[in-house]
Amino acid sequence: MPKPAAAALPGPSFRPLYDQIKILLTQSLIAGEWKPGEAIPSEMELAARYRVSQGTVRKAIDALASESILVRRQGKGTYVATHTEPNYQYRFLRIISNSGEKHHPVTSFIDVKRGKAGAEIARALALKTGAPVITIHRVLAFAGRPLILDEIVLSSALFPGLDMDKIEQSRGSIYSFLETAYGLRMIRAEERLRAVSADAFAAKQLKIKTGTPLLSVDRIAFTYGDKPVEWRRGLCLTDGYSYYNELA
Amino acid sequence: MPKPAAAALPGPSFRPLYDQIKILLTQSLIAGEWKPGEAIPSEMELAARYRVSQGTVRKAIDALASESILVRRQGKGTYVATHTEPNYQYRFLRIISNSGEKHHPVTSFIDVKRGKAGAEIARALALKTGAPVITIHRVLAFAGRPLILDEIVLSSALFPGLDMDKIEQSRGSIYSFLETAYGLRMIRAEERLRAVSADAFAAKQLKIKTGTPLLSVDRIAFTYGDKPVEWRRGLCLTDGYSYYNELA
DNA sequence: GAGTGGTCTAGACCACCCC
DNA sequence: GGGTGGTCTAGACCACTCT
Repeated sequence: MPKPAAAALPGPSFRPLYDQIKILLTQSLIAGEWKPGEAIPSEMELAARYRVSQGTVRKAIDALASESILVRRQGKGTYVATHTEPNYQYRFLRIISNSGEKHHPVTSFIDVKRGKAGAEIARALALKTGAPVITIHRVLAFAGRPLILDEIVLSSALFPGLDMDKIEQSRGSIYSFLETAYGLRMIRAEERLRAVSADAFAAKQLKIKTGTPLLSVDRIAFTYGDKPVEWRRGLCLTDGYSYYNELA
Repeated sequence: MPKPAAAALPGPSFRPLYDQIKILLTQSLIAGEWKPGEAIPSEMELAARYRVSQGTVRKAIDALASESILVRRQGKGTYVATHTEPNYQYRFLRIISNSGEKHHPVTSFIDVKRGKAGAEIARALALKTGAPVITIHRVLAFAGRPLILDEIVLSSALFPGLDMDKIEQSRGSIYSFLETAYGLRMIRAEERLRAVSADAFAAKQLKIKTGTPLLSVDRIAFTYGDKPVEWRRGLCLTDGYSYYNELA
């Protein structure tokens, strides 16, 4: 009974069917066919739509679930992941207290400015040097202590009308805010860590002495299709806290 | 024709078959039935041995492969991962140059001493405070520059006869050496990063000024069964280099 | 009970490697 | 050509959730 796989989307070079399905699902996500937090159609429905077996759809969904783009819930369905849910608010935050607890930070915004992209940021965000950008400064406090000074840079073109008023309304994380206000989901990020000395500005904001060693965390965050959307530099006081990472 | 799965290993609480197979495979690995670098039996053979279908064995192997415990090679077989192979020599090293290249470091050993475990290390390695340990100091140089000062602590009980002479013979990474000399494979590691100031010893070894900000990387490395085996503190000069991490 | 994801099987065929 | 992993299918049954 098993006939050779019906080539649903014959591509030039060989691609497994489940990989093609994965691409189709991703395109539907980009197009906004299913919004963050919503359920996507059942595996059986998708199998019928794409004319493949349930097992093949399953493998495509498995891949997207392992990237935290979709979330499976047994007995209920498969959902589009969202930064809005409490547990995923600070999904990318790796700072934990030395005792191992993962605290939720409290945000205070310092300013929101408009400016032009320098060479480094332009390269990171795939913009032209001098392209208009928005720069946000904020401080994250853990257990009442200011610990992280963030500089966040976004392309103005992608986020029209973004200003201090708008952003201050956002409860919690920036990503949750960008998702609800602009429908843009962050799916992965790259970070580069260094040790630096606190400059005058950082010292003032974190209430420490100039020259104190700080953990500098540079991040580029990506949305669907590996499109870079945010550049960020976090300066973190690692006193009682550290950046946690697992290697496998 | 599909009968209810023959319960190969009926456990008290429910466990999927492929999970039980995964455990059996892991036990064989611990027992040394298949050594690092060797091929394990084919999926068909394993399916016959455990009286399950090929697909179930496949899923168990998939899990182990995703943890980098096994390595699949199409057309050849499935192999036990090893730190000995060139590409995996520095599998856990996340320091890369700012241009993005991953250089291979050159190791020089400073000393190998015997001592007793302090409270912190005893906790990390699940030993009693005061248990005998071996402490290794070394420097890693990138492109001729000393960049990382490592302090490596191992339980003496696990590594009899380990001394400076032995360890200096080891080409490349410590893990590669421990694997060949003691048959002990590191499976995964946890790291905690902080920013600190260079003390006199670090300054001397890295040829920098005292007080220079350094990236402090504390690591606990585990072997099979999540058994902690190594505690390590790396002090890294992040000048032209950074610690790279991907978040998903 | 109906619907969803999760497990397991059996079998066919494909892509890759090596003799 | 024969062996290995990799893909795909079709179908049965289990576990979970909601109603």
